[in-house]
Amino acid sequence: MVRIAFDKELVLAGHFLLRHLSREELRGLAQSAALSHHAPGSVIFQKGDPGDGMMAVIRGRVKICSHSADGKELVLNIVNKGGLFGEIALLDGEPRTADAVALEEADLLVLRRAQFLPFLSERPDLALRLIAVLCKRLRQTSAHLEDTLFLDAPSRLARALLRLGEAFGRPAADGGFVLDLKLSQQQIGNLVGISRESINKHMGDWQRGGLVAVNGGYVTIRDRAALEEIALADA
Amino acid sequence: MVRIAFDKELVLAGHFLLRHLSREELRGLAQSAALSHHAPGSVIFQKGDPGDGMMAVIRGRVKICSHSADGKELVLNIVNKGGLFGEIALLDGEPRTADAVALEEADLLVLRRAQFLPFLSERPDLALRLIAVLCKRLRQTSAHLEDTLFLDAPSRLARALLRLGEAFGRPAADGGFVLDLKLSQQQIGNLVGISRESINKHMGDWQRGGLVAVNGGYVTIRDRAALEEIALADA
DNA sequence: GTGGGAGTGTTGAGCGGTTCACAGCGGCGG
DNA sequence: CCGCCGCTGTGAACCGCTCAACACTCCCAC
Repeated sequence: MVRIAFDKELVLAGHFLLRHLSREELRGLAQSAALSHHAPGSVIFQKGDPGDGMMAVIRGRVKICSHSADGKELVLNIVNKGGLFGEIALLDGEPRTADAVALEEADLLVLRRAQFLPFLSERPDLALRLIAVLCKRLRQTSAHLEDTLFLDAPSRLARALLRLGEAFGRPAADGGFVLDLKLSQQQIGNLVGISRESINKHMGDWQRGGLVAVNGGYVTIRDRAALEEIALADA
Repeated sequence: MVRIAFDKELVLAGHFLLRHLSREELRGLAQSAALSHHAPGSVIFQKGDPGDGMMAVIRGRVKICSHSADGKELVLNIVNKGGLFGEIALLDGEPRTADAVALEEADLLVLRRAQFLPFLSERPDLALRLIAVLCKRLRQTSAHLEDTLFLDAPSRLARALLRLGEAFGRPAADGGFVLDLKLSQQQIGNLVGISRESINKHMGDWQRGGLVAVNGGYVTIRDRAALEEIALADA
């Protein structure tokens, strides 16, 4: 037990949001924070659940998504190790607005509202950091909305790939950028708001044209410039 | 001059975000805050401008919008008297992500980043209030995105009308709700991401069906329940 | 090995919504 | 009072994307 508490403190101290807290504060937070483990595909929370805390990803990936009445899925975000999700419900205490699903074997650190809020009042710098996180999210979501309304399918897809490249890209042996994340065409479609068939069509074109390569669910960006070209041009 | 300074302090004190500050704090803030006036249709700021402050609307309405490469417009929000906009750029100092345009004769109070940020570090309650504002915006924008991807045109239009009803609705003499805001079909289209012609078609249907009425650019909601029905059903 | 499930590749039909084109109409400025 | 401009109303043509359908491959479980 002691060992686990120590681990938690270490994890907290390593997190960008909290690294400026004092040792005592970290300890206090660590004691109230819970570790939780999730199998791939398991649901962490669902839209409408009471939102009483936020999660920091220690290991694995989590997708934040939402479902329409007729079963379509929209992936709002994919959170990497070191990332944060569920902050909104932590901060305003309202129900969750989206689902969270573990994509891989995932470990999370759960910070509960009741324990966390007091820190916020005492540590303005922490609040400022959180504000920065929220602003970034807001910018992302606005951009996503603009893309959806202004751009056609290929442009949106190209943008999504480039964005994924930013977040999950790793230089590959042959000079391209491999997305270190297994994605089915369906998942990509859900990220961009486009049917699986259309994804297939465009990705197929681009593979033949040498812009991208796909290998067992892993996408490689081969010609970034060409994708950027497609991404910005609509007319 | 003294009178203007006094006015500003009063305005600040009346604002929900700031009403819990002390008299001295308000005075300090008031001295650094600038009043600005804008004619209908005039641009307050544009996407890409350096974002060095946020605005509180004292009089009039302001629309927050964004433009695509080929000239289409997306209206993200319409800010009423008492409302706030431009907070994001104030908080993170990044360029503005959208345009702001005065819809009517408008007076604004401009709070500059350099003057405002220090308050945030000293007044955690203020930071918490701002966090709440950001969370609300984030929820709105996410919902907007979901609507856009999940719903067809009539549902989105119905939702937009109902939302406008919340914000600008006033009970009318004949039992309906008048939207206290002059809106062309084009503007409505820009709010929902739908062409003017489609708006015309659906609004026409609904007028004939008695769900809504339009009078000189002012929309009245006559059958709210029917609109809600349309709003939620997609399939 | 074999069956089944999940993912991929491909197609053609159909539809929702845009685009274009144009006709009326009201209001405001000259 | 006339002319113009912005808004509304409407229909036809078009188009990008979805939807439904199916064949094929891979891989894992049994």
